[in-house]
Formats: sequence, C-alpha cells, structure tokens
Amino acid sequence: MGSAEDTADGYRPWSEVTPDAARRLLVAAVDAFAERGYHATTTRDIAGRAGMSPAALYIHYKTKEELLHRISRIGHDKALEILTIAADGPGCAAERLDAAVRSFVLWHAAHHTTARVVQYELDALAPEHRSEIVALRRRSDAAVRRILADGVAAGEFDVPDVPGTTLAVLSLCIDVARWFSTAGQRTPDEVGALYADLVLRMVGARPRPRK
Amino acid sequence: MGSAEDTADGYRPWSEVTPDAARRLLVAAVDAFAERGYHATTTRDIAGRAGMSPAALYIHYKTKEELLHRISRIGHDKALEILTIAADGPGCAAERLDAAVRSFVLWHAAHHTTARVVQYELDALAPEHRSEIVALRRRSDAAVRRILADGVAAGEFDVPDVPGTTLAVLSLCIDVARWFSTAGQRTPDEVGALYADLVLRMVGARPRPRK
DNA sequence: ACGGAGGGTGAGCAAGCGCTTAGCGTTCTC
DNA sequence: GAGAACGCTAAGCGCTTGCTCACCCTCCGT
Repeated sequence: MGSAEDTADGYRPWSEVTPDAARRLLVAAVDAFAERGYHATTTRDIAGRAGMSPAALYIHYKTKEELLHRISRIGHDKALEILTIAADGPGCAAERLDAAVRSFVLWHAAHHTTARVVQYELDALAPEHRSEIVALRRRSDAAVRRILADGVAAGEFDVPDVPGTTLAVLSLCIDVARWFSTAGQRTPDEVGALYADLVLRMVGARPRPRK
Repeated sequence: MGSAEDTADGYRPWSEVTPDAARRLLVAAVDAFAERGYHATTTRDIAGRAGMSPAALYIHYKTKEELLHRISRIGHDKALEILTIAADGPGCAAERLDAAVRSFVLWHAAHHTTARVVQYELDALAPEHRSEIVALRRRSDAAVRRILADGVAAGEFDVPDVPGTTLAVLSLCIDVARWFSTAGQRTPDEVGALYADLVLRMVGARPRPRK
C-alpha cells in the first residue's frame, strides 16, 4: 500500500526533496492528504506512515501547513512546466493543444494522489502561500489561452469565447484528479488521448489526417 | 454576507427542511462547509452563524455528519432531478443534451456554495451514507449516458467512447462548482450557455440553425 | 578517547474539538 | 393556573489536536 507515484517515463517524483527522511515524510503526507484531506489528516498519521514518531515531523518542517505548501509548490511548478513546454513547442496550434491536454491530463491521472492535493487543498494554505500558488495558476491559464488565441488567429480554431473556453479546458483536465482511480479500467495514457480529442472538438479544430 | 442561495426562478432552496431553526442551522452549515470544508468547520462555527449556542445544533441533528448527509442528499436529489427532466424531455438528442448541460451547469453556478459541498465533501460522509449518495450519482451518470447513446443511435452525434465522454461531460459540469464565483464576470446563465455549446461540439453534434 | 552535531524518541502541554447534561423561559393544553 | 412539552443555553467532560521539550542515540573529525 505504498505510494503509487512512480512513473514509467523515468520521472522520479520528489527527488528534489532532501534529506531522505524529509522526503519520506512528504510522500506520506501526500498519500494522507489525498486520502482524507488536509484537515482530516493528523501529524501523527503522517509520521506513522513514514515510520517515525510524531515529533520527527518537526525536525524537517516547521508546521503541518509547510508540508502542504511544499507539496503544492512542487506540484504546481511541475504542472506549469508541462503546459509551458507544450505551449512553446513546435507544430501548429492544434498539435500544441493536443500535446498540452494530453500531457497535462496524463500527469493528473498518473499522479492523481499528488494532483488531488495540489488542486483541491489550496484553501488550506496560509494566505501568503496561497497567493504565491495562485500566481502560478494564472501562468498556467495564460499558457493555454495563448495556444487558443494562436489557433484562432491562424484560422485553425473556431472559438467564440477564448477566456471562457480556456477556463473550461483547464477545468476539464484538473477534474481528472478528482475522479481518476487506478482501480478504474482506463490507463492515464488512454484518458489523455480521449481528452485531447474532446478538447480539439471543443475548439472546432479541423480534423487532420493521422500522421 | 448572508447565504447567496436565492434564485430568480422562484425555486426556494431548503424549503423542505423544517422547523425554521433546523433550516437556519443547515443553511449556516452549507455556508461554512463551502467556505472552509467539512473538517475545518466546527460545530461552534455553524451554531454561531445561525445565531445560536453550540448545543442548539444537537436538538435538531444527532451529529455534525448528519448535517452533511442531509445537505448532500437534498443536493444530489436536486441534481439528479435536473438531469432526469432534461434526459426525458422532448426534442432530439442534441436538444436534450443542450438542456441537460445548460440546466445542470446553471444550478452548479447559481448554487455554487451548495454544489461545492455536495460535490467535494463526499469523502467526509459515513460509509453507509456515502454509498447511498454514490448510488444517486450513478443514476445521474446513466441519464447523461442515455442522451449520448440516443444521439449516436440516431446518427446525430459522433462519439467514439460513450462512457468516457459521459464522464468528461459530467466532470466538466461538476467542476463549475469549484471555480465559479459571484465575484467573477460571468452570470450562471452565460456559463450554462457556453458549456452547452462546448459539450455539443464535444459530441460532434451537427450545428443546427438557431430556432 | 571524546566532544559535538544532527536525526530521532517518549512524554506531555495548552487549546480546541464533538458532544452531553442540568436547567431555564415560553407556549400550549386542559 | 398547574403541568407537560419544547427550544434553547451555560457549563463542561473526555478526548484529540498541533506542537514542544528534555533527552538519547550514532556517526565523525581530531
């Protein structure tokens, strides 16, 4: 019943967190927060999952909220990186939108425990940490909006309401973290492919021949 | 700063909850749960918002969890009713899907505090209450899936993956409760119209002339 | 051999939690 | 107008919470 956070793509999550004990605590916190929610999770629960005593937590983190902040920060950095790479990538607007949705959804499904914490526990952050995270989210929004605007300008997309559609696309992707379960029949890749297709239809992209 | 739960359509929420004190407590609980989350809300906070002492809560409700269950049950009943009316309504599949998404999203936006609790605090329910609610959700899923299947059978829609698209449509609508704010520039009606259009595109409905 | 630094523990504190109980004022019944 | 019923409160019980503190290992350079 360990953390299901390992991926096939060689991406090793939380490798930036050191020392080892601090990372074990953080991974335990991700699991607990995702399962029960931040407020319903106790520091004893986190320490217990990491195989340590309750006091050990406070050697590596000042408060329980700092743990959430670290998780949220790292997760949002990763999410923004995924979207930015796709938005700045090669290809026409449709190809970039496909890549953005596909990879963003893939991450939300493959790392749904992390994503759940990142996307749904924002309100538990302290005000100053919250606003830091909100700034990152605005940049994610801008990345998607840029792809849509490019597609409209190039005549590839038919989107009457670019800000509204941007919101809907991101919302659709983010909510994957809520319902996705490894017990379900779909793989993260399949969901990514399905969602990329749905989003291309939403923006009225002309169907292209398969490469 | 009262509850923003009144609507223009004459629908009076929580009218089924009596006596008056029980309803005031329930409305206070909805506001508090939506704002802070179930686990971060104290019984003292709920009672305080209703203008009563902490003990007053336990005259009308056995536990704090019963309060959440009542809210969740009433909300899910309403959500299912909205979808069922649209699914069983007149018109072709595209018209019914338009009506379903439009009214479902309208409700999530107009009653976003209630919807937030209903959609995102499910895990805080006791197991037996949770499974009762999950059963209601499966019926909502079936209602949307029926519209999609009808549309595909009639040749109106182009949907390669009906269960997956059903999931995506419901997910898109539900997530409105997370991001919608009365402080934003969009009205619930506008969001409903935007989303109905986006969903019709997702299912590949042939554009029809405006009636 | 030994002092010190860093990572860890057991015990426990103050505060806040959900919930209970004894009792009070008002209203209704006959 | 006595008595029950109801709606509510003040006080507080037992427990859990986030967090702290005194102390103890193990490793390591000199």
